Amino acid sequence: MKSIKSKEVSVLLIGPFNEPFDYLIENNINGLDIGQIVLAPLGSRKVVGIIVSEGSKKYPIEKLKKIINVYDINPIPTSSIDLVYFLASWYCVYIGLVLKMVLSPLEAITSPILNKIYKINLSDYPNGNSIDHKKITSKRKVILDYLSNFDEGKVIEDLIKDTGITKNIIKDMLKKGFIKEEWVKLESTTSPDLINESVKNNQNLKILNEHQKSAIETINVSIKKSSPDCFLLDGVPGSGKTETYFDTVQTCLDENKQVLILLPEIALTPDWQKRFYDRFNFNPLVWHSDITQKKRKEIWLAALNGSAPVIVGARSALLIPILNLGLIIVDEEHEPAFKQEESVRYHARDMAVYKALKASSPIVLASATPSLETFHNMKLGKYIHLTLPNRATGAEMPEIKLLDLKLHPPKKGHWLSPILIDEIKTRLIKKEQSLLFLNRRGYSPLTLCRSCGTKVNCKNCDTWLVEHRSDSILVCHHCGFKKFISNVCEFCGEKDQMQSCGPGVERITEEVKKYFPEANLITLSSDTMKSQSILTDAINKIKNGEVDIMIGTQMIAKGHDFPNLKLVGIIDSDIGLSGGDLRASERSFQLLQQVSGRSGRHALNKDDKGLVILQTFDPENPIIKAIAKNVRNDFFEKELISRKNAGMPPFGRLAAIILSCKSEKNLDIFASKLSREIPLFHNVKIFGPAPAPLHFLRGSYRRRFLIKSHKTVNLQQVLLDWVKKVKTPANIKLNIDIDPFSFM
DNA sequence: AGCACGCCGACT
DNA sequence: GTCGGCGTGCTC
Repeated sequence: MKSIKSKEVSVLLIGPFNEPFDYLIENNINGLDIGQIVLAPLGSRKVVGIIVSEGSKKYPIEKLKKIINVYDINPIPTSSIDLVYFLASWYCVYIGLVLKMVLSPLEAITSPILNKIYKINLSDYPNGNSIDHKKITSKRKVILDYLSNFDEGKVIEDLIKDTGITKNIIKDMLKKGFIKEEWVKLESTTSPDLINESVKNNQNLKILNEHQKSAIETINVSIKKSSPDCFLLDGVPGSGKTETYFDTVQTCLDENKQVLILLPEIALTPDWQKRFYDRFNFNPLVWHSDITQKKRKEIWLAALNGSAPVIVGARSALLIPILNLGLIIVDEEHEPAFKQEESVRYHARDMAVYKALKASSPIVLASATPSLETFHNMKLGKYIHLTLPNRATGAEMPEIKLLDLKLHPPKKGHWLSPILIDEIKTRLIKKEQSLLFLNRRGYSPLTLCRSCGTKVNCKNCDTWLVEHRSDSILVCHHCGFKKFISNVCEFCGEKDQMQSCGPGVERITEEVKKYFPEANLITLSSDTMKSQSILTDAINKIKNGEVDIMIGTQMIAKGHDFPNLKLVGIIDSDIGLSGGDLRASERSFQLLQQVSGRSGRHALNKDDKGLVILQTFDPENPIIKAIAKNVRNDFFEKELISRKNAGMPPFGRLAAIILSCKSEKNLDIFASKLSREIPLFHNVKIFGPAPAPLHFLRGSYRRRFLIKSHKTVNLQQVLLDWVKKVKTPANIKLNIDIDPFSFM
């Protein structure tokens, strides 16, 4: 049922557009579908877009250009088009730029179809009289002589490259009639190779417990009915969430529908893929930030033509158009990595819920530590709550102890309390493993001069440089700026007064080595685990028991199952509890709970159960107490009350406007112009302009407005109206961030 | 977002 | 006449 039969069509193009453009379509005999992908001329270029409707007739018909090509590819499903429009309006970005994210893999296929070539326009050059009064300058002669060797013409890129003449002159010659341009077809579109993954039946079924079975059955009903229900699959660490949703994936495959699985980038490990393979006997199509162009194209086409049964990917996989979507799974739904914090700022989990709704497919949000928003939605009854309260192995939950550092302080210049050291010693004797967690890379987060007190800062950002002693450098974790460690203060010139303050994992490793010189240690951070293969290797060593003590950052917080791990020590539980960030305590809670869950996952009796030790200076802190008591819902309820009192999400709405500019002066002029136009509504509060927490980042200065409103306000419209009142100069970047996450 | 176009200043 | 740089404005 091709719905478009008219000669004029409305096309939404890739680019900064909120309105589609009208084009003519030649010999539209068989009709066209909404969502069909076309190539259209736009100014001097060719741009990809999709047909969204019949021509709007808002533009004079005689001015319409012709569509260059209609691709022989399935149209983009209407559910995906709906998502494009919704995402764009929710996050205040151009519709055409969201479409660009959907179609980006296509650019590789479409580029070399038609090319503009240049030919000599003088029939009898160089001897005849067609030159008449035209002046042949030396540069013009070079072009003409060159082109006279190529009757078939040349593209402008070759022309410039081979003759060294600039584009200005060539364009000038075109205008004056020395040469002419033509469109030619170079190559036909390469037809995509289809993916032929045979979907075999599963062989390695694990035995599931009652809770798992009942969750699966509930979801299966929705899959079979194509009912867009949203589930929160809420299980303690190790409760077998993955196995549970794998079963629902199987149901979907049996129904001949496709599945989209979203994971945070860090969870897309070979480990996860192996588990998938073991369960299904085929590999899912894996989509993340650094797969090759070719692979990207293959996956994209296989999703669109329905031949890919399972697509698993990071955040950006949300926008892959899928022909026959039957189920979406968002694993680790609480992860902040699902929020894109650059260019188009969107939250993949929230948009996935919309996508599922439009595709009439159920969606499963899985987490051991759900986000507060999701918890709240579940309480409101928008999401269906499925719980897995027990560890799948039947293992005991670990015991959690608070260790007050004021009562049991570490030695001076050290970070491990004697009590923690004793516990590690005990495990070493029993040949059990210990894990020390500190979410801080490098050796030391701050270097300062004892003589003058100067802190070593980044030259591009308003941050401290982090010492990485093993590489003898100081690095900025925001922009990557580095310099060699020096023992001379750059400010006062004193020698040997530079002091490293505070620990990173590197420093903790050094300390552990002092206490346990015989033990096998491993440091796991993104600096030591530079590639996937190194990490896999390390994980295998740990599983084989070749390692006694692991020291790591959040990299080890989740996913891996180490049977012999019996002790988890949190070096600094207080990190991240303050900092002014709305979600600081929530995130801290989640992270600590995830790490705690690593301990004693296979302990089958009470004597054997894992132990978690939280080192803290603030044992009375409600978050620390909540983790210690392992009462998550208490923590959530408390946090919800404090959000409600503050009018913060999910009870109010929050947005930010971020301005950035190389020139601080221009930035401030514009920021004050904007603040003079601040809209006055009684239920909208606008704060700022304030220097953004990182007010100087990657060489640009940044200012930020924070906007808080009542839940009923159309915040997007308020912001757009406000911003429209002041023209943004070209050298200033203005970014709207709806539901901001990082306050950086 | 690209990209052309126009205007300017500099060099040859 | 040649050439690059930058601000402005448009794209069916």
